[in-house]
Amino acid sequence: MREKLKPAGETRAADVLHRMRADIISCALKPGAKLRFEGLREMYAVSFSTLREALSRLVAEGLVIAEDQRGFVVAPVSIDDLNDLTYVRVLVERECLALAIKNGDDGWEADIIGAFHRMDRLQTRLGSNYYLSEEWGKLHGDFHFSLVAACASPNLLEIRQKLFERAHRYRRMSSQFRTKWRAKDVEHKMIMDSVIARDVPKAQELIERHIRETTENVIKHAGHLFVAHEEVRHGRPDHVAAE
Amino acid sequence: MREKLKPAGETRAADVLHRMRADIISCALKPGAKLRFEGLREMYAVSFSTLREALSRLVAEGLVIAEDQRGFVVAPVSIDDLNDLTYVRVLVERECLALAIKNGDDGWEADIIGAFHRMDRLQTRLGSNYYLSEEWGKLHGDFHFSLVAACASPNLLEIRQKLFERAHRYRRMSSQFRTKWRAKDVEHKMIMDSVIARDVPKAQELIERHIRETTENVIKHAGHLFVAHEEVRHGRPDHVAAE
DNA sequence: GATAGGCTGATTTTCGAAAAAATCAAACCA
DNA sequence: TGGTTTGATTTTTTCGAAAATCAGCCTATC
Repeated sequence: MREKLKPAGETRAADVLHRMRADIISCALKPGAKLRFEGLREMYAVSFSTLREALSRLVAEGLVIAEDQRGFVVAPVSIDDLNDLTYVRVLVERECLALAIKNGDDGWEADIIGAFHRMDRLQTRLGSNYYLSEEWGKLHGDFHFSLVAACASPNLLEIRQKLFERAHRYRRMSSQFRTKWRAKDVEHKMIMDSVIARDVPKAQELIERHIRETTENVIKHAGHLFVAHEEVRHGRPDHVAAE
Repeated sequence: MREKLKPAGETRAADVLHRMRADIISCALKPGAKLRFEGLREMYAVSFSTLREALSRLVAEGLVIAEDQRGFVVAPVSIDDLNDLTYVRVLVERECLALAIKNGDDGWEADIIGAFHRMDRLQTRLGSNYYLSEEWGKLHGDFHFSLVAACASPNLLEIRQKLFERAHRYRRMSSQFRTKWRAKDVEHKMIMDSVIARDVPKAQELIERHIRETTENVIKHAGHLFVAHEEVRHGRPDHVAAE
């Protein structure tokens, strides 16, 4: 009957790390925003040192930037960063996919089909606004992960995961501005089919196009949002804006 | 005339991070070793929280492993890890090289020649034991970095750097056991020449062989060292071993 | 004799106060 | 006026004591 806020022997710092990462990825903490300790301390209900520990890890993950003696800032977004991210992601995802297709067994295939199904059902249930849902974002991530789960290289998988998470911020930004969406569900289905058919070149081609098209969409629809993030980084207090 | 222990406004935690990373890479902190706070606190002369912050970043870099509620451990080494590392490094280094050769300008070429020269001269001066030198390790790292410095992708370069550092632990381990070394200086010269000749396929081929041969050497000469790192991780106190 | 439960000492984790550093603004001089 | 210094205020960084947790050991009980 004992309450269990923390799932398993998880450290408080690790818990804050998870929550904070989620908040950055979902843009609840906006790109370029200054992270003041006093505010964060309330927000996450932990002490300075614990916060600092979580922030430090996020720095190493590239989601937060530390400016020596000047505190922390949410990693800003920019078209250059997005393009570079896309470039590296294409390289890494293609390789992961080739490896996974080579090594995957029946269980791996089954997991893919299951993950697709879960994502697809929620998509149907949510209707045309599915991409705004936090829950769908999670299932979408799970689906993409399932495709490469059989990739036998832990290092490559870890790199892939970090890149995927960073890209999520951009996906999210675009989804707020879009009017009509390309038939993404069809794309996902095609990718899945080619993977299960063990067609490496086709699967690679499709995943590459999938990533690149998302990027183009983001730049077209939300690119104007992050041309001048400098302003955000040195953002003035509210009362100044009100004058 | 004011003393400057810390180069620029560098935070104490960042300083400890650097020193600790160097100590792990150079194996002054042995793979698999338990990192007790009391000991580290003396060693680096900082407080718990500051230590914890540095350790947290190293966790995100993959050089340290955090076991929830049970402290930190230097990331162990293993043949599996080395093989995986090698695989990913080949992929990444090849790509970096292609990109650098495409984008590099005259200054880039000059830097490569300079870096090679520095490494080569120290090598000559140190004689057959050059590879044990900390200083040579640094220049060797600088040379390899100079080759890919013109790679226009910050993300790829950062990934490369982290992988390179992790690989250094293995290079170091092998160098303690080797009796005779392959003509590495010739290899480096050939790689440099092919890069400056802008011969992408040849440069990629050479760098791949360079990496793979190092790995084979490590496994052959030092592989027996890290078959059972479990033992180290749960190391018994000295007095037990003496019984 | 084996196992669960509880104690004890060692180790990790968290906390908020205190020190250090940066920022902002008013006062000052050229 | 323009630029620098000074001092008060805010914000970050560091510290070590206190709380929480773990590992080993002992005991009670079946």
